[in-house]
Amino acid sequence: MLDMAILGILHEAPMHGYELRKQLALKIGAMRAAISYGSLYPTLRRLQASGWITEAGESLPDDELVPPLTSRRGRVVYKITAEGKERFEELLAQTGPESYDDPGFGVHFAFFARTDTEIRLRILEGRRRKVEERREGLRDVLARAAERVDAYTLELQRHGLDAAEREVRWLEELIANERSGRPPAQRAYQPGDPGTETSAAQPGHEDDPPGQTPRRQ
Amino acid sequence: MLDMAILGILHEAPMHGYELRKQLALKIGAMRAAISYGSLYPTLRRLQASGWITEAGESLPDDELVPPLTSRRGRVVYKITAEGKERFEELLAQTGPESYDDPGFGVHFAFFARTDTEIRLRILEGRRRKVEERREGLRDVLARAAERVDAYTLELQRHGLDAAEREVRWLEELIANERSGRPPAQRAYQPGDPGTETSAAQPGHEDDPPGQTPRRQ
DNA sequence: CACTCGATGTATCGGGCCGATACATCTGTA
DNA sequence: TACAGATGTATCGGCCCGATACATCGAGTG
Repeated sequence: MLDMAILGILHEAPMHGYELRKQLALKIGAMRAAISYGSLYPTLRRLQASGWITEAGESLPDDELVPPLTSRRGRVVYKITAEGKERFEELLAQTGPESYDDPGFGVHFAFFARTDTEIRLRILEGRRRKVEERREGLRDVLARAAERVDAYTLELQRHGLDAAEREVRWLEELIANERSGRPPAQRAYQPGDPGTETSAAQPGHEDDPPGQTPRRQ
Repeated sequence: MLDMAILGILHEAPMHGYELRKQLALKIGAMRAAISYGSLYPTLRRLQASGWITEAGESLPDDELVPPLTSRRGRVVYKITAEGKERFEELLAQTGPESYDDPGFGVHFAFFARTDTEIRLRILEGRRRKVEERREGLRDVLARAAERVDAYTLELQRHGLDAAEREVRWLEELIANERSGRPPAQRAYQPGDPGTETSAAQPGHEDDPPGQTPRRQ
């Protein structure tokens, strides 16, 4: 799942690990907690070994022509490869059960702007089905369990049920929107990204957050 | 975290793995998905090695006096030990950051009926603080990011923000209830468990779900 | 000017937990 | 009788996390 998220972020611009993690937090931080370095760096290594990303060796500040005086190790900038882009497309189109659970759905949803409408619908419906099942389970338990469990456990289940019902309604709305042709939400819509084309690879566009220092090349 | 959940369940009655998993799902299934056997059995092993639980070797059906004809391996019933009960009390009283994140909070909350009011309040407030931080983060991003991210990412963040706000309100309510002396929710309250005593070790009481076959002893 | 502090930055290690898988038993039911 | 589905125990590879270590850099502060 991390693979998809990282490839998706690097698809928009080359980046080093630290910055990558921050962008990741912005993108999928609404669903799952920020990913840890203990996951990030091994995953980068794996992606590199698979040939999906490469090190784009950062050009050190110009005055550093005398290379490693104090074992200088600068930032490592990663860059997606052509195979990586293919792999990302493949992951985007994937609609298994792992696309419906919490972390998987969050990542998929975060990249919905690059996903085909058809796939979007399939994922939204799969997620809905999953949350509905959870909701039904909680309803059963609550209906049957009032005399068996303590009030706190009951309250926890009630809260869980509420969250599930709410998410189903949210998904219904999204699905309806999707079917009616106007993909995202109507409130606060933003022009400038007119559509669903999946291969927009202009490198280094305006997405650079302020305070960063992207190098030339 | 699993340790606490398992000890808590076994505190109420001895049980074998399969059944344990089902009870676990009932107890904490509202927060986290059902725990897998790939976690359960190794954890049971670990708990046993630590001396917190023991195998209570199931008394096979009476007619089975000829033991292992076909390499018969019956169900393994686990039972909490005195040290295990101590350990459980210790875990109940623990209020670190790990009690505030999603899985940890869920487990703690599920056993609030066995937790001191003081600890309950500390955990609820810690959780609130954590969710508030998350909420603030999402608000900042949403306020600043409308021009930077696509509509889907925006929608995901809006949904996350909504969930966070809702949980904070829920926690406020619980905290207010807690402070005002009447611990759990007022709706659907159930007598029969009158209070907050932390050492109620009557083994095998009425908590046995129907359809199960608890053995004598 | 020296010092410190917090942000930036890369990386490893042990361990918890999961999904997939395997295999055996028991209980209906066609 | 045979088959399906629930019950039941168990392992294995692998993802991911928290803790930890270490190094650099800019901004204050005394």
